[in-house]
Amino acid sequence: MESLLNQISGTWTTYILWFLHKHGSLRFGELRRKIGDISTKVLTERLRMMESMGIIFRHYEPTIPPKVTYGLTDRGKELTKALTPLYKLALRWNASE
Amino acid sequence: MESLLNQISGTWTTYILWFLHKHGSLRFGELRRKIGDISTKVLTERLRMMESMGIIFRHYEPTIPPKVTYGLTDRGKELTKALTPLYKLALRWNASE
DNA sequence: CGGAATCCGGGTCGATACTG
DNA sequence: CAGTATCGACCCGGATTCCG
Repeated sequence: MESLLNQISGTWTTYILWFLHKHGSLRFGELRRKIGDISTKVLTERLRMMESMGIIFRHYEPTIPPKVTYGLTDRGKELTKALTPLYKLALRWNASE
Repeated sequence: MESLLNQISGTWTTYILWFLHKHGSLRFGELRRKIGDISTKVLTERLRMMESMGIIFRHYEPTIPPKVTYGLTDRGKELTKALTPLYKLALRWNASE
């Protein structure tokens, strides 16, 4: 059980999942802009990691400019569902500070 | 919302909370043994961090030998409650591998 | 132009040894 | 028993560069 917990522990992981959950599939650039202060490198890393965990998918179209879309897999949806109470709590706590 | 998520993102944080949730208050050594592979330094760090977040309390008795007990505050109980679905999911996924 | 790879500095993690 | 001290190794994250 350690593993899942540690894996989603990455700084941005839950945050990224949150946006994919909220907005559905997104292109790389959209995701980047929504999140705000994240470098392309870090975002790529996290996305690849989550892809290898099987919680998000990556759809690549080799057009020019290229178009890469990310979204939640079924497994990922399960996960974000389990994370929902946590998101809500986070919102509540941060609001009252 | 970033903050809470990022803070509990620390490698062991959720894991420690899990044990405190499951067993109630625990002494430092007990916690350490239950978790297994964690150094005293890191455990101390995490505990102090969570204490400063107000999600766990630290009860110190200056006997010889000293006795230090950690447990969840109300805020901490709220948090572990929100984490429960995640714990369950983690157990399920790891079991089926 | 969108997206990814490289390189590099700072900070965290963690093993070991030691103290009150 | 419950921590601190110390000190590497490693990882994370940012800037820059590259590719289609």
